[in-house]
Amino acid sequence: MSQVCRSRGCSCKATEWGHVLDEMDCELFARASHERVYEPGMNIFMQGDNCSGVYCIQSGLVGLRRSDDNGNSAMLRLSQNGDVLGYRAVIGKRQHRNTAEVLTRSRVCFIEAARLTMLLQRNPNLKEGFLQRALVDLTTTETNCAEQMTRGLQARFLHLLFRLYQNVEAQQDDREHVFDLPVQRKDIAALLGATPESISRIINRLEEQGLVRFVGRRVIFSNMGRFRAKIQIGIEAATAEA
Amino acid sequence: MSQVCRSRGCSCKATEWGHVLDEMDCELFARASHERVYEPGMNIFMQGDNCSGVYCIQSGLVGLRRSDDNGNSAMLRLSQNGDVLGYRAVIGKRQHRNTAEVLTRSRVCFIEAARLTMLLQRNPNLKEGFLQRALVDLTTTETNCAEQMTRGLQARFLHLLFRLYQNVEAQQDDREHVFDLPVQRKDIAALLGATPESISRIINRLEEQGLVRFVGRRVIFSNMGRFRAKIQIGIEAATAEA
DNA sequence: CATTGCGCTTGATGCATATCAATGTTGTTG
DNA sequence: CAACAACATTGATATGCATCAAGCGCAATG
Repeated sequence: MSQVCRSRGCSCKATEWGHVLDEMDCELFARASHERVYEPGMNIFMQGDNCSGVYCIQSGLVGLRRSDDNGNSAMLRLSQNGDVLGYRAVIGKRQHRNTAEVLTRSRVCFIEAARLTMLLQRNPNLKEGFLQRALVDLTTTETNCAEQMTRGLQARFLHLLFRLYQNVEAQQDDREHVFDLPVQRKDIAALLGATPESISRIINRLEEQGLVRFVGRRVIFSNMGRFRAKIQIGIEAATAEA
Repeated sequence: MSQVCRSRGCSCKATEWGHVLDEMDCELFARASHERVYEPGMNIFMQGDNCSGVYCIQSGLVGLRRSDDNGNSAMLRLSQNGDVLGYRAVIGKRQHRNTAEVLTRSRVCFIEAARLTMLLQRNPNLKEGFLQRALVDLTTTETNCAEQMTRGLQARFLHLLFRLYQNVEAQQDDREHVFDLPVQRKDIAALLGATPESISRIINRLEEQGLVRFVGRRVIFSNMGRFRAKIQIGIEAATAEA
């Protein structure tokens, strides 16, 4: 049940689809999908586009941005390894509601809408997988939204910093309490509903407090204990997401 | 396919469940559910509660509030006639993530978790209904979140006002351009991530501009044209939700 | 009737963040 | 290397909104 589909270079794990794919499905999935690499700055799809299929992120970081007609925009959430994008448009038979911006070099597995629809018909249980996925995305977005509404910029920034740190912590645990931001300042700003200038000033304040140092994109936690203490709440919510 | 289940006073329309209920299901649904009336100020369920079932709103207005450990909270969205609450907790087998606050007298139809699970097993297509529901909720929340992040308080307030107006517009179209707010100032504030004081001041500004008059909870649009013009964008997004 | 409580408003003030403009820094390309 | 573009920082200023405190209107209650 946790075998890996390999065909044309694709490597969607069965587990990524809600544990509902049997071997046959897995084979069909592999044949229905193909992989592509996106460079930073590219868009996987754009808000308003008609939907051509779903995208499963194998590696890298992708941001989902929502824009309005006035030119304002915000990045609603980050997607990474194991996340699936565009399924709402396929299943809901609508246009994409967000733009998927590639933030770091990403391997992405694509499955055509028609083929996915066929798979869904063949195996209705696959719907369960997407249902669970939708529920997780809903919870993530709700949590984000609530945080946005109730907490100040510094608290939101600290939380984001912590989440980004946790991501790499699992991968590289050699150098302690140091990591590189995978995104630019302006992306951080977009994620927090702020301006890059404000991010700069927040960083200044944090450095003055001796909480953390920034060298370009490198982040050095000078006092991890105080850092963790300052975040307090919100951690269990973040870790319970996955 | 659009018959109404009636048993023990419940009246869940089949259409509310994604058009996937046949007559048999409908009968089972009716037998599995019962109706209750909630008064303003009551909570249907609370954040952190274990889930006992799902709630289908027949009439009235319910707000979903998310709180954090610091005592801060925000109202994430409003639910009304036809909406279903608590399904995430049942399907995801988790605790409720939000508190469901009754804002106006509401008739609510309850279905026990165990029975719903049985129904889901008997008719896997029912999952499709919940999937679609989850996608709509996700879109609503995303749109809210983006608006929260990019637009100022006045714009958000105008948009909310318009949405509330649209709700009653369909029901009572006799008196033009007048309606009563179904919620208190503090609820409006919670929905907009603001304080009641700020709402008061926003109202002042709007009255000075001659856009709209407020008498207690009564809202009078003195110049509907200018009002609609001021909202501009965001309307098609709101109307496309349903 | 007086009282209490609650929702709402108003005013004074302070802080947080946006905005605009200028400069520095980095990375890229010919 | 020089030149350029994108990103990042810094400073000055303005604004939006929160906070705190007080007063008002109204309904419920003894």
